Amino acid sequence: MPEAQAEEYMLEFFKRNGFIRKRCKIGGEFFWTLDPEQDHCNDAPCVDYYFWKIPRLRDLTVSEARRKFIEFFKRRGHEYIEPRPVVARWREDLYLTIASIVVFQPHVTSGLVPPPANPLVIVQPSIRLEDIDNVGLTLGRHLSSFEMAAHHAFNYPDKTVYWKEETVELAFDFFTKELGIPPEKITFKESWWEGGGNAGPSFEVTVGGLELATLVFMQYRVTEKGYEPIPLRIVDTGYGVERMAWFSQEVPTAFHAIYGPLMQEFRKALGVAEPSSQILWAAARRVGRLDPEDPSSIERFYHRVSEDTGLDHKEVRQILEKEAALYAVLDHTKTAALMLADGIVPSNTGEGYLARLVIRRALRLINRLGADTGLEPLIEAQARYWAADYYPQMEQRLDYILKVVSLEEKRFVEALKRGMREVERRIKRAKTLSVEDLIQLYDSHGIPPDIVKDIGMKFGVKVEIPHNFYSLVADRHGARGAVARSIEKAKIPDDVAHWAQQFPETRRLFHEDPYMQEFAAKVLGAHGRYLVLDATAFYPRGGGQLHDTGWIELCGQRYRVVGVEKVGNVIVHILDREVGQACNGGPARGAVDWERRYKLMRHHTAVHVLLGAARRVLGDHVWQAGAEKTEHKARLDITHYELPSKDEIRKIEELANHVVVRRIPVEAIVLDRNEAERRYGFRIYQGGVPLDPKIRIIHTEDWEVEACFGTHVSNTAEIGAIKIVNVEKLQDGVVRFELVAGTEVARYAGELEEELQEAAKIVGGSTAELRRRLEKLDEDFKELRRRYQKIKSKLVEIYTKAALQDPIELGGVRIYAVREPLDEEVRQEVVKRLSEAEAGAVALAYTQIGEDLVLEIGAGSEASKLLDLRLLARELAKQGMRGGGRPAHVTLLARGSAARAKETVEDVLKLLSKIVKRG
RNA sequence: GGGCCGGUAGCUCAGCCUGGAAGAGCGCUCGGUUGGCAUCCGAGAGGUCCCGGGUUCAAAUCCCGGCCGGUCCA
Repeated sequence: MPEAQAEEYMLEFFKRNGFIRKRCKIGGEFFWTLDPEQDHCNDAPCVDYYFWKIPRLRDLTVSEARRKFIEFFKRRGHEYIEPRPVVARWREDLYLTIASIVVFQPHVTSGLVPPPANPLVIVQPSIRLEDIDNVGLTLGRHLSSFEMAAHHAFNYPDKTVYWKEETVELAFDFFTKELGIPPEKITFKESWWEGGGNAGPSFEVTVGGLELATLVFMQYRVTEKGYEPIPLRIVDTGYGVERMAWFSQEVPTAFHAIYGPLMQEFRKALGVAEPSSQILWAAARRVGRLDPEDPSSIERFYHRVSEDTGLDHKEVRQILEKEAALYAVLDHTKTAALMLADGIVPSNTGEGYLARLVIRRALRLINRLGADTGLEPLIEAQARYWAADYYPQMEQRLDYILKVVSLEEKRFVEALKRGMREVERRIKRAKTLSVEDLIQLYDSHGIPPDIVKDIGMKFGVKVEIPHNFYSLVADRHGARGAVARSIEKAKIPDDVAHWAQQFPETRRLFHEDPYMQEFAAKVLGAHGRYLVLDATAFYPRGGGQLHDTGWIELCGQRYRVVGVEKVGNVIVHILDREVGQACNGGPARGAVDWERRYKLMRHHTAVHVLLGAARRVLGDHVWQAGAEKTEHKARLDITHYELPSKDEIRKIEELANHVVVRRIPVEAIVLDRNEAERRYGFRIYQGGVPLDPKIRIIHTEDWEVEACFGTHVSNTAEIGAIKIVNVEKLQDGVVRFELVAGTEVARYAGELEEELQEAAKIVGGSTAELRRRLEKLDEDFKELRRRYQKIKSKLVEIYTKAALQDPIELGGVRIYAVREPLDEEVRQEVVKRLSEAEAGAVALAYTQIGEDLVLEIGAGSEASKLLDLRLLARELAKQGMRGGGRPAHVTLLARGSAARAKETVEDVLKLLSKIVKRG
């Protein structure tokens, strides 16, 4: 709590209602309470849980707790806002929605865009995976997905909505009047919150050991100098809906409270019988003090439960570990359903990996429980259960969810199989498995250590898993990676960008009339080759669309436009040469290279049309993952779990062309951001989220609606035609489409034609018979290869036979020398055959290669016992030859010795005889 | 975006560390054995050692670059 001044927490509300400020005797934090006897902060891990002993409204389900919260805050002047998806596609620095405030970052929190309502109430499904290891173990303190209920107020310098006093009072009223908690049981613990570059004081509201809400007052920016007050002060609260349900129901764990009837269903499927309520309640009481970071506290936890119940320590541990696994499966299957329902495609990178992580964890847990069930029925049960509550998308996307789950399950089984073989291989090689093996198996092959342990056991190899295993893995990975989603940056020097900022917003004639080819404007400034006008029809590079080219005339000079960039709202033209300052304030005339621009427009609209077609054929999970439009072709990357089939690609292309034929008008409209989101949803953010309060929407009737800066044709008919020219898997979960549109289709066809003709020319014949020619050539090639093999073996035979007729006796060893075979392979083969034919012989073959002579010498199995050919090579090296090999086979190169082949070979044989004698 | 692992016969892989004559099992073809068989025996076909460059007398093997796949992490 670095900067927290005590005054930050001194509220009139506390004074008025008789709260006392005290200090926790365990943790040392300050807190506010009505109970003069209370000496602890009332929060885990300082106390055991005891919230079920507190009088309160009973038996709230998650759904009822959510509704109560929303209704209460609506009554108290808040407007309800629909939740956003759990994939934070509007954030460049985050994959998942981890809290309700994320919904308003960065455009609202930065002050750029007004909030959709003020004050507002929202219940935002959120996912946090940092503590996924602890899910289950803590009986519900940790969840991978949860609903964050929140009321937010945004206080501008000229308009304060409400601040600390009202926030605390609202929380107090909600807990006492709505949840029926006696006022003296509520503790407001002083705390300090920091995140995303902001900070401020906060209160944690705890009851009976359980933290139910956090009330944050964002009022500082964190800088190097310290905390600076910010003009926009934000009330950022977070109430745990699941915790309220847990708190309210008479059940030992949050999972009982959250999943109700699903719990029994999962117990049956996973084969985990409900333990006695005695042990569960003992665990519930003791779990508040469990600190997952501290292994000894986990042991202490089991120990205490064992004491409380009189059961054996080992048995307690076994039961509770099984329970924890069951709870984690409940949790993970819901989280997976939620992620997939919001359109995440599992992958080995990005948010897709997070989905895979959750799914694989669930599969591993099922595996460890030894349960005989797939993941699909469990996830389907979750989807149906929650669809009826707050997540209709789970039912709507059920087909996709199940398809992906079964695919992921298959992939995981494959990975495990591969991993098993790797484990066996290592065991066979080393007879043991080291910690290093464990790390590599997990990091490179995805086999978790507990599975390695199981496999090891089968082979009688004991495996110790170090307690800090995952941190050992983390150590391997070093520095953290870069930002999640990349942003488009202008391709101009920093000083030019800086210079450009002084100008007012450039009037965008290309938006007012995308068909404008020539225009007149006023020169605002020039900086070397960089030119800023008051208005322009030149489109700047952006939104995946390339910039325009053309010319601009000023001061009687004509310049070529070679680049156009956007700096904020100012458009900078890059010219082919420097402009004199004298032209400032003068008139300018410009003309856009229309051929190029029109191609870009057609390609751009075609990409929108294609995306709509892909979504209709492949499913709702299809999002644009990137796009580029050039003059000659366009590229569209989409999220999808597999390479589309030929049939699917054909359907997409047909559908897209059907849209062309339907002559649908394409309209551009500018809307307030909140209005645009209300009307069309987050679908509009396919190409990223612009940081503007106003959004330009490209609306293609019933087909496609996207926020887009680009220039478009006014009717799909203008696209002319769409041809998909290539489809490939860019990475797991992302598929790239390449397409051409309009006149480029003809050019593309022409290129193909030419290629075919060229190919036909090479093989002889016309394009019509190209295929037959190729088939024939392939056959011919194979036939030739067969004949070569035949001739080769015949040659080998001849050389071998000839050599055998003509042995040289040398120091008790028979030597066969073969001269000048034509071919390297033949030479090798001959040596081999000769040395095999007579085990006691040595064979020598030599080939002339240009000026050089290559000698190959091999010894038969008996002969090789008598001599080491490497000694020969070493001796010959002294005489300027190069080469070496193994005892029974060497290759040598004698540079420039071709002319004296005979003498060289004799020299070698002489040396050989010496070595034989020595051997 | 990064780390790690991998790419050799139709399949699963060995060989790579330490350069030197391309291998095994399964599958396939043919022949034999058998009342029959996922039997047994024998023979055979099957290879761009991912691609490109470098080092070397010599590269599946070493080095560099690329492509593809897997996996872990952001």
